Amino acid sequence: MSILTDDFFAALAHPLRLRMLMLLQQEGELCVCELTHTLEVSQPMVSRHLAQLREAGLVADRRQGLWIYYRLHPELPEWASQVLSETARGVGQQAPFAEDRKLLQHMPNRPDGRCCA
Amino acid sequence: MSILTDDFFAALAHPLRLRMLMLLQQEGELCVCELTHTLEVSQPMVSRHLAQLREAGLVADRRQGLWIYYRLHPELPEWASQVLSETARGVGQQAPFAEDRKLLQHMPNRPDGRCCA
DNA sequence: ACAATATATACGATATTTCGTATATATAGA
DNA sequence: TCTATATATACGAAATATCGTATATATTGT
Repeated sequence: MSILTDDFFAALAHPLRLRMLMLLQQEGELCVCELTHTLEVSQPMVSRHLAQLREAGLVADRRQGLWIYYRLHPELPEWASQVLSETARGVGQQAPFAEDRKLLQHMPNRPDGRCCA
Repeated sequence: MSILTDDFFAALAHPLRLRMLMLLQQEGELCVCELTHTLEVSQPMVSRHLAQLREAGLVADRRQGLWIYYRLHPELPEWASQVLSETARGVGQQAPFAEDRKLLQHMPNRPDGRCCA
């Protein structure tokens, strides 16, 4: 799949989008409500930034009932996947990324049968 | 060395800065006049973007006579180095990065004893 | 001290990005 | 068909980034 280098890095340049990408990299598919809960910002804000990631080709989405699930685009060029996984490896244990994962895992009433502890 | 993740990716988000970083990654140390020649933009534009890279901690500089040489910061965290080298590996043969290296290598009167073919 | 060269910074003007809020769309269930 | 829920988009305001140009600084050689 084709992806523009400039668009790729422009997409990573916003703190919230980077947090989203790290979550998707580490947790796999997530729906908008899970991201909204985890990132603690408004739903339109999450949707708008997801739209930017989608337009840049970084994520793919799929509807299931009322929910729309986002994931890293399965046909990302290998270098781009590597950049994301290297970044997750390097900063995943730091703030705010580690806290984000914790918040997600404690989210009550997650859809798709996922449940908090 | 400490580097802020957000600042790191903000620095990569401008096409000209990404080209500079790819050149430094692949060619090592370069002075401002080499970058100005290679990127075909004004000298103040090169200096301003280099200043941003310096302030974000991505590059280090050293003066030698009239020239100031820039290089990737030697104490970049490993994940950040990996991101840059992965990117160079992935897109280095594409436009505009490959063309940039060609232009640099054909620059006449390069300082520091470096010479074009 | 002066001139020449290389580089850095300052200042407005312009362009781009981001955001809050309101509203639109899509789906499922009664 | 009506309602509720989840998500997406539109619009204008505010914040931020970028750029062209002028100018400042630092170094070297005369």
